[in-house]
Amino acid sequence: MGTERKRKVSLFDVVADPSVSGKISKTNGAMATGSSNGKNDGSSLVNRWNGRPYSARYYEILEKRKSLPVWQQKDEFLQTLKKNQTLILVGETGSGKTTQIPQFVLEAVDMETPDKRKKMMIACTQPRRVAAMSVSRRVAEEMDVTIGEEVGYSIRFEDCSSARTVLKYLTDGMLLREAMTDPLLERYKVIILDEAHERTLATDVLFGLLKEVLKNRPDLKLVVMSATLEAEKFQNYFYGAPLMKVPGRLHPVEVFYTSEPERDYLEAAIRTIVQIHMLEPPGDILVFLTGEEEIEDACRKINKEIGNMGNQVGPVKVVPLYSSLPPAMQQKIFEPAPPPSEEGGRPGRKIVVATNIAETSLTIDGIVYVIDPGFAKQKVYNPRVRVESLLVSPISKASAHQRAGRAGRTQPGKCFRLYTERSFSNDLVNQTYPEILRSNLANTVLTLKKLGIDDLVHFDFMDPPAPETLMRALEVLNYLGALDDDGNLTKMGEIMSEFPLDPQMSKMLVVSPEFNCSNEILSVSAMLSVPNCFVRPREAQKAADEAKARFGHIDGDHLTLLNVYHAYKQNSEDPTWCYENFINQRTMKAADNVRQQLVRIMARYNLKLCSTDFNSRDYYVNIRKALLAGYFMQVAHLEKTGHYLTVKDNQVVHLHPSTCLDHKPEWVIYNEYVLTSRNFIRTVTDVRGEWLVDVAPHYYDLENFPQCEAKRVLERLYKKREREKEDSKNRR
DNA sequence: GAGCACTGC
Repeated sequence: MGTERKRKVSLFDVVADPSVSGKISKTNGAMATGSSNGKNDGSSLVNRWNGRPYSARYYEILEKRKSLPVWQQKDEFLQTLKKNQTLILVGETGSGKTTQIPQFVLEAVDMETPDKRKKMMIACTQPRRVAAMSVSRRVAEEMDVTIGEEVGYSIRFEDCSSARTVLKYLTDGMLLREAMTDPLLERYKVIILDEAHERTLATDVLFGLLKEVLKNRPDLKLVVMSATLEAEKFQNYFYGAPLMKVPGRLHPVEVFYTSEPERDYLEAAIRTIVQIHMLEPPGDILVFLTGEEEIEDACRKINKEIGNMGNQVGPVKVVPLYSSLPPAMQQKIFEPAPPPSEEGGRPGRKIVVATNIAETSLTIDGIVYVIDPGFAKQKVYNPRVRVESLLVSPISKASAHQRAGRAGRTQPGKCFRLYTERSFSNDLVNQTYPEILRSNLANTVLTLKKLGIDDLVHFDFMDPPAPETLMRALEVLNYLGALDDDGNLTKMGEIMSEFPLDPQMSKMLVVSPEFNCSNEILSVSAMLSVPNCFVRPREAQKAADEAKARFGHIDGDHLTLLNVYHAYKQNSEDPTWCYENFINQRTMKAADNVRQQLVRIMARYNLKLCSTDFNSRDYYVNIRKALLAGYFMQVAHLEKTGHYLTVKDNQVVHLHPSTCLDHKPEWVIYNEYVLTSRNFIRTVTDVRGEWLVDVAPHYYDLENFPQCEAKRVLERLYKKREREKEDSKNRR
C-alpha cells in the first residue's frame, strides 16, 4: 500500500501567513505618511495619470495591495533602484511582485522626470501572452485607468497600447521583436524582465542584449525578477547587481516520498489517488502526467477504479487538462468538486489530471493534494542530426518544488512524490536546462545577426550553447542565403528575419513569387505554423479518417493542408462545415490569423502575391518547387532496400502513419522529424530529383556529398542535365 | 500504423 510506505520527511519552506500580514499592516501605516512617496499612495484625490478623481474601488484595492509582501520593502526597493542600474529581485508566488513592482518603478520614474513631454515608458516582460494580458488588466484596475491607455499590453496579433501608455506588459518575444527596429530600446526608461527563472529562449537572448544596451545607455535601468532558485547566478552574470528578496505567501506543504522506486508511475499515481480519496480529509487532487494520451487513459482508469468502489467512497469529478484541449473543456478545472451522492454521505472530490501546463501557466485554487511522478515531456536537441524531439524525462528539483507549491495556495497541503528522497537529491538536476541549450538555434542566430551581434562566439550568453549548435545554425543560414560566407547578414537574411517563422519557411516565402505561387505558399506556411487541424475523436476514428482522406492530395501532405485551407475558405469558414469534416475550427482561425500577419510582412517588402492558373499543369509543380526552395535540407531518398535515408545525414526514417501518401516516392521533402517509437518524418511531399539540382545546386553539390545511393542517383541526374544541354546546343 | 510537453514572434 503506497501511502504506508511513504515517509513524511520535511516541511515545505513557507512563510507563515498571519505573522507576515500582521507586520505588513503595521509598516504600511507608517509608510503611507512617513515615506517621501507618501503623497502618491492615494492620499491625493485626483488620479495624476488621467486627472480624474479616484473611484471608491481604487481605495478598496489599495488597501489589499498594501497587505502584499512587496509593500513592506517598497522604500528599500526604490532606494536600491535609484542607486543602481541593475537590480535582481527574487520573490516566490504570492509576493505581489508582478503587479506592484512595475507600479513602484513608475512612481519613481515619474518623480524623477518632471518634464512630462519626455517619453518615459516602462516595460515588463512575461513569458506567456495570457499573463501579459491579465496582469496588465489587473494593474490598470489598480491604477484606476483604462486598459490600453496609461497601462497596456502588447502581444503577437494584439497591441493594446497607445501614445499615452507609460507602463506596458509584453511577452519577452515581443520585446525582442521591438529590439530589432529599436536596438537601444530607446522608448524605455526601465525594463523589467519577469519570470526570469523560466529561462525562455527570448529571455536568455534579452539578457545578453540588455547587458550590451545598458553599457550604451546609462539612463536605462533593468530589474530582473525571478523565483528564488539561481538568484546568485543572475547576480554574478549582471556584474554583482544588488539582490533583494521578497517573501512569498504560501501555506505549508508536507512532502512525502516513496521508500522504494516505483516501477510504473502511472499505476502508482492511480493507487495514490485512490488512497487519498479513501483516507484523507476533503480537498482536491492535482496529478502531473506527461501527455494527452496518458492523461485520457489515466482519467478512464481512475473513473473505473473509484466507480468500482461504489458508495464506500465519495463521488469524484475527474478532469483532464492539457493545452490542446478546447478552452471550454479547460474551464472545467475551475468547477467545484461534486456534492456527496446522498445527504450526509461522504464528500466529493475533484481530481485534475494535467500536463506541465498546471505547473506554470494555469493555477487552480482549492488544490490540497499534489501527486508528482517526477516526469515531463521535454524538448531535446541533437545538433549532429539537427533534430529536435520530445522525450519523457525526469523533472528538475525546481520543477518538483513548483509542483509541490500548487498544493498550498489556499490552505496547508500535501505533496506525494512518487520517487525516493534519495532519488530527489541524487538524480534530479537543480534546474531544468535552459531552453537555449535544448533548441535548434537557426532562428535565434538570425535574430541576433539582425540585432547587430556579429561575434556570436563571444556573445555573453548566461549559458553558452554548444559551439556545434551555433555552427550548425550558421551553416543552415548560409545554405539558405541569409548569411554570406563571412557570416554577415545578406539582404535576403534581413528580409527573412522579419518573418516570425523558422528560416526555412521564411526563405520559402521570400522566393515563392519567383515560382508564381506566393498565395499558396502563404496558406501552406500558415497551416504549418498552427497545431494539427485534423480532429480524430476516439468514438469516431473511422469517420474522421475518411473525412481526412477526402482532402488528401496524391503528391503529399503539404498539398493536403492547402486543400483543407481552400475548402475552409470556400465554405465561408463555416463552423458546421468544420465540425462535419473533422476539422478544428479554432486551428483554422489561427492559421488565417497567421496568414494575414505574413501577408502584411510580404507587402512591406514588396513581395508579389501571385498564383499559377489553377488549371495549369504547373500549379502544383510550382508549389512543390517553392517548398523545396526552403526545405532542400529536409529531403529523404527511398533506398533500394525500401526504406528512406535522409539526405547527407543518412538517417533511416519512416513515413509517419498520418501521411496521406499511398505510395513511396523516390524523393520526399518533410516538414518535421519526430522521434517516438521509430524515426518518423511527418508532413511529407513528393518531389523530383531533377528539381533538387535545379533549385538548390549549392547544397546538392556532389563535391561535398557523402558516398551513398542518393549521390549516385544525383550523379546520373547531373549527367542527364549536361547531355540535354549539349543536345540543345547541337540543335541550334 | 502513430499521436501536440509548454511557450513565443
